[in-house]
Amino acid sequence: MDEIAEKWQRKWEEEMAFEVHEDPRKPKFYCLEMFPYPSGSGLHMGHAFNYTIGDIYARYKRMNGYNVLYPMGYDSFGLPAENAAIKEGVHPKEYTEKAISNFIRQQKKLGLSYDWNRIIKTHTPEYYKWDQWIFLQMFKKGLAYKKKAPVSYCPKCQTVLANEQIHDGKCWRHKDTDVEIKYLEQWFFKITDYVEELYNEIDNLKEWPERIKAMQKNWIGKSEGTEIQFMINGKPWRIFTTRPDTIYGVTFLVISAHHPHLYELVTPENRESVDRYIKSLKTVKEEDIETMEKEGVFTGSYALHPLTGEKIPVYAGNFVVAEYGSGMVMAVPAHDQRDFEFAKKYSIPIKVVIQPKDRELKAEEMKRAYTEEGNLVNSEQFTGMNSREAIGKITEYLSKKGIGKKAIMYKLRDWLISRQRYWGTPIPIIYCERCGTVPVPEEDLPVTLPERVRFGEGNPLLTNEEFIRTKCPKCGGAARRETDTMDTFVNSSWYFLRYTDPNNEKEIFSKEKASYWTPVDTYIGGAEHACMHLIYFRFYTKFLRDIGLINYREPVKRLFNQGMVHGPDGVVMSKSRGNVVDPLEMIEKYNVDTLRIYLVSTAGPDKDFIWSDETIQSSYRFVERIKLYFSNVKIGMSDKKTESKLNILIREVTSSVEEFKYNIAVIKLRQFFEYLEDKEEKTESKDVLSSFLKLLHPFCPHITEELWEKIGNNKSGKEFISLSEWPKADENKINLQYEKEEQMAKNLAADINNVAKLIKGKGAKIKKAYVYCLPNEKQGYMDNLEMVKRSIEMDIQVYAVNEKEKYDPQNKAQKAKPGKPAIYLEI
RNA sequence: GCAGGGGUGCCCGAGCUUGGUCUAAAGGGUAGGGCUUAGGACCCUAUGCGCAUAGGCGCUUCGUGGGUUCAAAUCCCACCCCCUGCACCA
Repeated sequence: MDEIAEKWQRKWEEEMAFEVHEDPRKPKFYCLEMFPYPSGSGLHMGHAFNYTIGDIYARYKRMNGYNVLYPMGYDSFGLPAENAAIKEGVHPKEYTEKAISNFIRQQKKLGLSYDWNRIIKTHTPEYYKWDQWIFLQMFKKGLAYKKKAPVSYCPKCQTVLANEQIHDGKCWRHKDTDVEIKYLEQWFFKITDYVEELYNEIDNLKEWPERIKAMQKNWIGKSEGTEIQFMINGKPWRIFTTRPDTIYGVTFLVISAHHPHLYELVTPENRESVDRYIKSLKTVKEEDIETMEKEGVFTGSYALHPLTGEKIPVYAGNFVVAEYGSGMVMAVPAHDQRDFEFAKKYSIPIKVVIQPKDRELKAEEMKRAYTEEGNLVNSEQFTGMNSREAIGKITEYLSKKGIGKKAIMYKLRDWLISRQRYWGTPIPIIYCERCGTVPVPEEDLPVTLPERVRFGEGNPLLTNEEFIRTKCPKCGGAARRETDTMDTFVNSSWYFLRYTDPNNEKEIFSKEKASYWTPVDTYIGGAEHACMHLIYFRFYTKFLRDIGLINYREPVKRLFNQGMVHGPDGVVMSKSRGNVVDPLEMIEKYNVDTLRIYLVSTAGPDKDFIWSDETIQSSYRFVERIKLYFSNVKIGMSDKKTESKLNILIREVTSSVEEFKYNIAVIKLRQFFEYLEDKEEKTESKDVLSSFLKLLHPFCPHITEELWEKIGNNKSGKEFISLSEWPKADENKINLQYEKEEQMAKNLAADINNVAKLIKGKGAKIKKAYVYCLPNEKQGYMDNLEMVKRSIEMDIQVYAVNEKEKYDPQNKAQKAKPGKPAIYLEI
């Protein structure tokens, strides 16, 4: 057992060392890690890495005079708890609470400096009450709404999913399970009301990783183009295109085979073939999308070309996405590869309307679509115009005629939050036969999740009649409660605000407290949340701003993505692969400080790294050597050189930590420590030793606390190094001459070794080295003589060239040059 | 296909913003030596190639090929490869 760690973890807790309160006199700093889902299997190395990175930063900022809010909580609603209930018969609540206490116990062992008084657990009514409250605010504004829509359903989860939770047509939790499309009435949040701001603001997130920003932009998927009306059977149908310049090349239209209004276009004589085609789609769907051929079927209807009035066949096709744009496209086979393939397959005419500058396209000779720019041909009055220019001109022309307009299209769709599962926040809605859909009045919140339910097939909430049966808040008549619960991403969309006032029973949080602490200054977590949590999080922030609770636009100033921890075999750690290293075991085997410093030693914390059993031992030895050193060192005076080196170190460690270059900081700390260790004189000033410990403290909080006390800094027992002031570099104490001399001494040692090698090659044995340097350099060499001696492993005598009494049998002294002393090795 | 990030010595991994002091930090591994009864730990040296009986010299390295410059791992251009995310988005 590690007594030192236990001792200090206990003391920090007893003295409530990391408890914080609003203090207008101090600058605040909000350091946040993505809170975990408390899984039953406990903390893994990825967690340990994540929290170590954050804790180092929190401790560093605290020592720099910031009032640091550094909280922890648990995203404790979610499917795994419910699945465990089905499998093992444990109630999700019991399962979750056990997992949370296990998490807390393990996190405390890591020496994390959280303010444990601010814990939040999203499965408690005290917390989810406010999820429901936000829902009601959204409902009031029309941002929470119910609609019947084609939604994706995972048969394994037995619930519908948000778009963000579907990857490659599979469930995010079940990579082997295709999602099914069902038409259901579901609750949505109207995130699309904020789509423009969500997109545009990405560029203002200066301290977010490019990768995340790119992923979000990609996900939101803005594209600018033109909306054009086509008349079909006397009714207008809209299509969206980014290439209105190719409009004269349209030879057919394609409507998505999944389009809800497809059958309005299907003529009776084509009905059977369309039906057959739609049915066949399901079997195709299981195959790989990449290899899927462009296919379709004629609907029987014709559209009129809006400019030429030509008759254009309308097809239903598998390559048009129903949910994007209007679910229908104009097809220009000559200038779009997909349309080209489709046209070839069904022998639809290809009409070239854009000619490249350097050659001439002939429709019948084309092997693939020409998608670059060029000059328009066969395009009435636009013929001859450059295609880029034509995009604007044709759009203008269409909008003058009232059959088209500029349009911006986004891929982002409304957030489907309904889940047909138990372990989540109940949606505060009541259905009354007479009054319809009625929101639960705010004063009746929370709608508590009943504990007595049966798990098995379907939504467990349906098994508790007491919960379902209720009175209509409007008319008092019999009514039923909504039994869907909310997506757990709802809970994590605003938790950073609740930490500022976690126990408030009257309101979601105090505006004053929230405005003191938020927004979050640094948010640390993995990149897997780029398109889910981090978008919802931003959306909520904007909504809460709009209802006047906060006054900023973005929740997080600086986002930091940590790398992935790979097992010793080089593959990402995973239980199924069996290459996990358990952080708790490592703490037992070595100690916490070793684990912490090791985790940030190998590479920058934003990089993936491979766990190495050898390297952690080197960290262990480092920690042990520090303890040993401090048990021998005497307190007294330090020399100027040491002070110079210390101040350089302060400068370097400070900037490295600030920039999250922890690995560099560790290297510098090690180099300085090795210098201390190698010194003959084992006496240092308390100031030097204290400063060194402070710089090391964020990495190794326990031993530094212990040694800090040992050298007499914590007499009252409450003056923790954790709460001490970060050292400031005193530029006046830095003298680079020392570094220069050290370098010269190193060069000298290398020279002597080189000469010795040549002589030894001849078989000679060297008795002693004589060195003749310029008089002004002698002191520098003398000061570093021990180091030189050690690396050349022979006795050495240094003379200044002008010394009369020197031993110089071969008259080498005359060869001495500045920075390059003469050498005589005696055989 | 689109977007973002990368390619550095045996491995891992800094450096590239602000070109030179870079054959290129730190760690690991390997080899040789010291210490030791032995092992471990610890300490020293070496670790691109070649030559050299006095600290020297030459050649070759930072994905590939060009360019800018007195000077490039670092700046510019083109290309190749790898990773990640999205993807039939019109």
